[in-house]
Amino acid sequence: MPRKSDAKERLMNAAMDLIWENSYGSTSVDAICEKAGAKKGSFYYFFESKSELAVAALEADWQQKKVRMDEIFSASVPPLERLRRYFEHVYEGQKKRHGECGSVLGCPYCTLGCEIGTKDRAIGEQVHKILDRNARYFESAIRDAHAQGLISAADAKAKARMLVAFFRGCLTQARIENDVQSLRGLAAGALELLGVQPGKRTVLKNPNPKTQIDD
Amino acid sequence: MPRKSDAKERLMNAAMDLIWENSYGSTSVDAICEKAGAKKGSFYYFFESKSELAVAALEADWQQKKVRMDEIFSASVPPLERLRRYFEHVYEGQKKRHGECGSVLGCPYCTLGCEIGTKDRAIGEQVHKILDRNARYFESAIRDAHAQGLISAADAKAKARMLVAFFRGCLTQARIENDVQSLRGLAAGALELLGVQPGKRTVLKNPNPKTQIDD
DNA sequence: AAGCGAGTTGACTAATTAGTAAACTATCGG
DNA sequence: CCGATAGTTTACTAATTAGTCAACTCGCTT
Repeated sequence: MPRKSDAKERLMNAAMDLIWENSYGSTSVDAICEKAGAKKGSFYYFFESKSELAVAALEADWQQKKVRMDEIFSASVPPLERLRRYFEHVYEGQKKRHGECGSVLGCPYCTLGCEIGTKDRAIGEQVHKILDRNARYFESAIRDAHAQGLISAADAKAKARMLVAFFRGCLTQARIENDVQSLRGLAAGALELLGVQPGKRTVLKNPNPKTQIDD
Repeated sequence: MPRKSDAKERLMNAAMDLIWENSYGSTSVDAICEKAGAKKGSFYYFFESKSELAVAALEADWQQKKVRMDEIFSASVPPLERLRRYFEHVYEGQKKRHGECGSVLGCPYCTLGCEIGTKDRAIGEQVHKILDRNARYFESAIRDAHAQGLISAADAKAKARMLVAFFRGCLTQARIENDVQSLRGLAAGALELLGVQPGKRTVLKNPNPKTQIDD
């Protein structure tokens, strides 16, 4: 098998970048090609259409993020600490991106799904699938927290849906207001939503070694 | 002043409809004109650009909704009841729209702001402004609820931001999942988020005449 | 009935769009 | 070094896009 190429990856990365920063509708195939340093012929060699590229780019993007997710939501970390770390991670990511491009970009899946989920079924379903996979991490952390008596959440699935709605709502808001600061309170807001006693919250900021199994 | 026309209103309504149902990027001026039954010349007689039309259409849309908001959030209604009614109103609206076009459309301001808020400053600021005006209703209801000892929310502004993030997150989610049912639990979720005792929630479903001042 | 001003029309441009197709080239196994 | 495989390039089309413009028409006022 001669001649390997990373043009496909470059195209997917460029697409995610441009779509996230701007929007699907205002991102042209030409722009994606230019950013990726590829010609349009190459684009259509790897992908059937702009829509198909978006689906592939979403999947690749998630697979990249999944590595970090598995680490942050490791069962070896106390459940509420998992959430705190994830929100911290998200805040840092948003801050970094804001520094780079001057805009808070929020959740790429939500933004894209919102924009064309109703029109382009393939993209809509892909976004839905990824957001579902993302939500499962919350659900399992909440279930564990309940089992350990840290919170009261008999219906972990429902609680997770609430938390996820809040979390994504904050990201959407941050994008619209272009305000990264409001995301600093993400973890605190989440714990409040989960009904964690304010006293127990400080424990999480300086984790108690007894509840920390390993890392 | 001869010859009055409602073409301007028709254009704004058509624009809101199409942008809400699809997206700003995928809504062409031609499509707006066709839906409004107007020719492109008329469009550019009333508006300088597509972007300017969007700003005007957003304002008109909000002014329409504001009437209902003032009624629902009337100070004569008990504060938590205001919220319950508003969420009920939103749910009914989303359900109706879903029946008409087969899609749950969520919040038009969020969707549009998310899509092009970073690119088109005029639209971004207009969306921001309207969302702010909308959030103030929540804030005042929460402040009143706190004053009446119904909830504990020393910082009403912060609590309102939380509630609003949750609320808009639910709408975004509903659009992405095209699921109107998940919005039925909006009021219950909001009360849970606000820390209203489950016992007191039933009171709200069959309002106690003593707390209901007038209607 | 004249004429003015608000609104309408349709034909136009120039740019951008997604997508095509065929010729080309680099690389590797044999 | 040959030829197949994998990827690249360029030039193209056909449609759609936002926006322009000058001529038009309707209805009200005087």
